[in-house]
Amino acid sequence: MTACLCCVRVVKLFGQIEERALGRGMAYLYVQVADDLRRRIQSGEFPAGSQIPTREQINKQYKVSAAVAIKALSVLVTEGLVESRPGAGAYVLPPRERLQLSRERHREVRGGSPFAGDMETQGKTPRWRAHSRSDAATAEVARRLGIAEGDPVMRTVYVYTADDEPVQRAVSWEPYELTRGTPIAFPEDGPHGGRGVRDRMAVIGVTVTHRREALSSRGATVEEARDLGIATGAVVTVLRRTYFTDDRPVETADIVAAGDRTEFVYVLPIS
Amino acid sequence: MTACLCCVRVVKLFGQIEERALGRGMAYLYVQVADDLRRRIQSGEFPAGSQIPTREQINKQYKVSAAVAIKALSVLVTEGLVESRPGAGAYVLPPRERLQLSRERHREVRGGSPFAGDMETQGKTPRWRAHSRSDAATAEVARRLGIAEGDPVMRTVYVYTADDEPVQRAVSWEPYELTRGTPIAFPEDGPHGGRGVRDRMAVIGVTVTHRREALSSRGATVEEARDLGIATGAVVTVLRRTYFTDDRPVETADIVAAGDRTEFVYVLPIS
DNA sequence: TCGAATTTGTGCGTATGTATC
DNA sequence: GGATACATACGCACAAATTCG
Repeated sequence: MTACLCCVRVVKLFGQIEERALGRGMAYLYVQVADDLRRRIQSGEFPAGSQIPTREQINKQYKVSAAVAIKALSVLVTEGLVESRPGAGAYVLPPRERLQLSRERHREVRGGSPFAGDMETQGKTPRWRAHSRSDAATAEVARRLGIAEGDPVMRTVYVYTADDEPVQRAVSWEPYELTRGTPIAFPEDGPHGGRGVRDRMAVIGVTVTHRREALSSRGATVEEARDLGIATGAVVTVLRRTYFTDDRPVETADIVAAGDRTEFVYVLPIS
Repeated sequence: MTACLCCVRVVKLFGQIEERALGRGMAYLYVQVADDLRRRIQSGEFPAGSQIPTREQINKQYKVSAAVAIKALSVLVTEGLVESRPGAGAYVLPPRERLQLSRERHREVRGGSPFAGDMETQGKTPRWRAHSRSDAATAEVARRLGIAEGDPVMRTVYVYTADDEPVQRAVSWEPYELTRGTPIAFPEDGPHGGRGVRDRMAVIGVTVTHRREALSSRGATVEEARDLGIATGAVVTVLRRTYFTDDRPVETADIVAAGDRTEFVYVLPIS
């Protein structure tokens, strides 16, 4: 195994010859630079709110190219440790006060909006907009709703804001066969528009008994990034929710929120 | 507002002049390429498991530079849509079967390990290792445990595996004042080692009544990436859990799992 | 108030190392 | 072993946003 370019540079940088230059777990240059910047931040050299070295300063201080400085900075941004603004620089973020989105049972208050309740508790003004259209179920949506791929569904996209800052984005699907011709066919229109799934389903005699929520995370898609006001590829938490009656699913949704600005909260009793 | 470089190229590419070249929401070149590749994947042109165009093919097909092809591909990788392997190419990932980590109430079965139950349900062999040491509470841990910063705590790091693949990593803190001198001082040692928090606390007459779990997400730290076998900066889901008696917190933990390989699942009744 | 300097985000071209086929 | 393909690295340029004199 011969030394690659990055390893040769490491040798030049640190004056070490064998151990690091030939190690299999050799860290890349941009990782080394990111690690050192992270260490300097955590050591207190750059407190919260302060500016960290610019691209050019990194080039000089670490004797690396522009590409390495850019990638090292992007690592710290992805970790949520710093925030960079064009023309201004990169700044250390304070330990984030995350907006709390509670998922407790008492959210299911008759007639109230869970999101509005959460935001008002935290002193924020809630608002949302929604847009519905009918669509054909994808394989994934069909599986979750227990219907056939291609079956008609009502698809609604919601964007929720707090103090006019985007907080969460949701895409909801309901089997059109269930609600067609009823007053709740359009989730956001009609006399029952804007109410929760439980209340709307009750209108047509469907009793929702439980819900399943599965949480994972990934990089944001372009649409999500735009709606949430975050960078493309920034980390988002994904909550896949399905409402059930005793014997069938009646609604499913993908709820997406910025990973570092929000948290989904569950409080559960222990028997 | 004058057209930037990328916009000029867009004009060349699509033969359109005014609308797109001057629009404020103008998409960057790499975003356009990523969008088109995503569209082609979702249209069925590249089914799951198939190879998508190589970087060189992207250069030619879209008439863009290497840097744009690289960044467009990295967007799709971050989104979890494709996986790229050096020397092999980039391949469409099948809809991910995520390992399910259930957070339901019935997990709290006396004497059993919740993780083991989850994994056995999914046909995997569970295993874990743990390491405890006493430590001083950080500001964050002190806040969560309702103690003073610097107070002694027992800190335990767990790494859980399924079929010897790392699945989740947890760092747990207990107030040392609560367990000092009792048989449960070391979570993984003694007659009650390895049992759940509820059962261990019962041994010393402490009744756990509820727990709070807050989920967010971010890029993995270096330690987490090493323990979970993922790339540095890969996305992880973070679950902050605290166990309470009626009047005080008795344990808190940060549970971290790969964002795209696992999901935390809640099933909740609706009153 | 306006222009110059700074800084980030993006783009182009090229080269090397390493993994895979 | 050779060809292919990805990951990283270097150097350079321009546009847009911000900052500051």
